[in-house]
Amino acid sequence: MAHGGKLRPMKGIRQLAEHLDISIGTVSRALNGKPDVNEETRKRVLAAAEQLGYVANQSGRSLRQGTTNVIGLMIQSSRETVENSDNFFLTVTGGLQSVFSRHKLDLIMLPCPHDEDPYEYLKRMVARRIVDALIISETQRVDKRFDLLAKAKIPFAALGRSLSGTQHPWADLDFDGVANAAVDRLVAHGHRRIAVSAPSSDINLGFIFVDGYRRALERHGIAYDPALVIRAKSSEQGGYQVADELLGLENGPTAVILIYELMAIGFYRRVMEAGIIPGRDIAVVSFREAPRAKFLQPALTCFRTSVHDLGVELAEILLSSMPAYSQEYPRKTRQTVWPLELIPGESDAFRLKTAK
Amino acid sequence: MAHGGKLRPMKGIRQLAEHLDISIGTVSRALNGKPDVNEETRKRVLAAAEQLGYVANQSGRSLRQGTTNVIGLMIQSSRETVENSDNFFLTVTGGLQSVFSRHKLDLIMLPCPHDEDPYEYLKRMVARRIVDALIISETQRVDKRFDLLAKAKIPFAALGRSLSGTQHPWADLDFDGVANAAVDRLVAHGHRRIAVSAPSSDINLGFIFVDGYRRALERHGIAYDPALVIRAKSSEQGGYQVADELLGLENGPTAVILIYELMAIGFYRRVMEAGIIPGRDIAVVSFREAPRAKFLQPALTCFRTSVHDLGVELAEILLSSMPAYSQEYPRKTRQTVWPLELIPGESDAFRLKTAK
DNA sequence: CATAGTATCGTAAACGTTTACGGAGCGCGT
DNA sequence: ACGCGCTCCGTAAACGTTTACGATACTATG
Repeated sequence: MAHGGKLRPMKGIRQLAEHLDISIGTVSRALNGKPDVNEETRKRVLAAAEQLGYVANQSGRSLRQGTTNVIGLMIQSSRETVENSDNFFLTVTGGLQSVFSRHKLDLIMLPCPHDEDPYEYLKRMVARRIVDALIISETQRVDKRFDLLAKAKIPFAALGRSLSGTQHPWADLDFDGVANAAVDRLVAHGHRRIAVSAPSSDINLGFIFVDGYRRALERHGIAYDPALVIRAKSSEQGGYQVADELLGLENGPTAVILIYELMAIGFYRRVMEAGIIPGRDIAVVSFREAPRAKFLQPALTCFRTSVHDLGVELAEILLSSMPAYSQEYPRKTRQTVWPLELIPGESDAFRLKTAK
Repeated sequence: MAHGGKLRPMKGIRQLAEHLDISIGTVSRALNGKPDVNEETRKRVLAAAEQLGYVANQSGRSLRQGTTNVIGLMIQSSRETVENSDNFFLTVTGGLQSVFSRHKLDLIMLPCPHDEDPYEYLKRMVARRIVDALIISETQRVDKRFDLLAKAKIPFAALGRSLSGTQHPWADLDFDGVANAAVDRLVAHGHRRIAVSAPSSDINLGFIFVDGYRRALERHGIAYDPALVIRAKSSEQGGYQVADELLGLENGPTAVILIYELMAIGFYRRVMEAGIIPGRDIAVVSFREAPRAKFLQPALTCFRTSVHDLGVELAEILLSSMPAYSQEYPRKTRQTVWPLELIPGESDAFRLKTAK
């Protein structure tokens, strides 16, 4: 406590060094846990740093060693996403952070503006070099962003599969499995005409969902009818629209699989307006993200999972592909299809008296 | 096109300079629009930069001039927030970006982990120096963060008022006005016993809401009854709980004001379970954030506003308080109470046959 | 005692940029 | 011919770190 004490926010490591009468290099080594430093002096340095409130200037550090200790999560917040994403991202963020924080890595979210091309935005962010690695969400079927990142040699993982050539790490919800299990269940209940909702955007999840549905039908020997695949936004509005279109069909379905729980709300409303009751007159199965549709009557049969844990998995996948952390997270596979759990409800409770 | 063309991501401004046979200083000046450079050579530099895909290294830049061109939005994603916030933040982010992008400012979101003290988190982020300015959300009644930021002399604006001594810029939803208008409306309908929901966290918005409610009652000469103020989480669950507690009262209310639309969903469900129909047996008024509760029957009377525009306002407030931009955003006042609009529904349609 | 080895520390270069400063060239008026 | 102002550009220092390298002191070993 010879000098000033904790006055101003501290100028830099140099000031800290001369306050301790130690060379700046030693201070740096002490702070960063390097071996070439006496434990005694290391303690002094740490104590002084704490007392004077010194924190390393990130710009200087990253300029020198080319690393920032920051991981970026790019989200698009496109019009449709804003309406639907709910707290999906905040929840997955929690899972990511629970892993990253163990390594003193900070997570920041990079929201691409609506009116900017995601590719250009990402390019800018990569060039800024404020993140060491990236997590890409809302992956599209073919997504140029992966090529960009691969070329820039910046580690990344994707939340969602894609058809990209680059063999990158990803984790994805098992919407193929959801579609299969849903169809199986409905067929077991006697249904043959099963409709499905497809998202209106070209997010890859939608393709996987519909593909799974299609193959499941095939497996059961049921003909695929394009009229039963309804493109709609993944919102209440979209669910309402799905119901509306299906009601207009002359040979309508007896069951429907919705890709998003919010749709169930609108769907319920529309069919009930028409006097049709889910679980009695039509079977409904959906994916459920957050406990939004919990209040629906009759209770919605849905698939769900812990989005938080998905974040944990994704974080570990990413770290395992970063050279600096890969030995701490050894992995055989860096591509995870995340399972979902069926929560039986009443909305598909009835069994169809099959004509056959 | 003398040299290599666009091979690797480019090493730095130095490479760009020698590719053009120009000094590195001139290149920097050309890129940054400084006056001391021939328009002719500026064009050459810009073209070469574009062609070679050069983008300034942010670390070097910010190390030198202490500025990053990045604005941070700190969100807490506390347990409760995650469940409720919906897309509030993504929507307000859109508004912020629409302003920031005009100045080549990028917005990043800084999500404070659940298990970390927001104050410590913020301190760390400030020390990292990756943002030029900050937007603080989920302000608490007394919020140490403002003192920290004021002391660190980093520009900031708050989304939400607080009682802090520092006279900082902020924008806040007019929940005082909402409470007042709601009470006025309900009293005009003949109600005297009006309940209100208060958030369980110590977010300042809740205090303002309840304070406004209280003063409005006073204005109408209605006694304030603490039993009618129900603390609950701002979720469906919370709404359910509010209804439950109110049903348990021997001298229950004839009307209720909910602070959050999601609560209305749970509230509807619980009272309807008890055979009580909103808009006929009890009046319900709520704040509405996103069109979630649109499907409620009877239609919910609620207050709403454009969260996007609130973001725009907040961005302008922040910029007006930053020296580098203040002349572009001259302002008399930097504290905005953001108005909300009443959307009449059916949930408070009936008039009470007043006993008096 | 000489030597090698080890523990600890100081020195200085490097990261990529911005910018203060000065210099070169030029036109122009005296 | 001279000086002045202006335009344009090059030089080099500075921002705050990290780290390769060498220096020093001490210990162990022959």
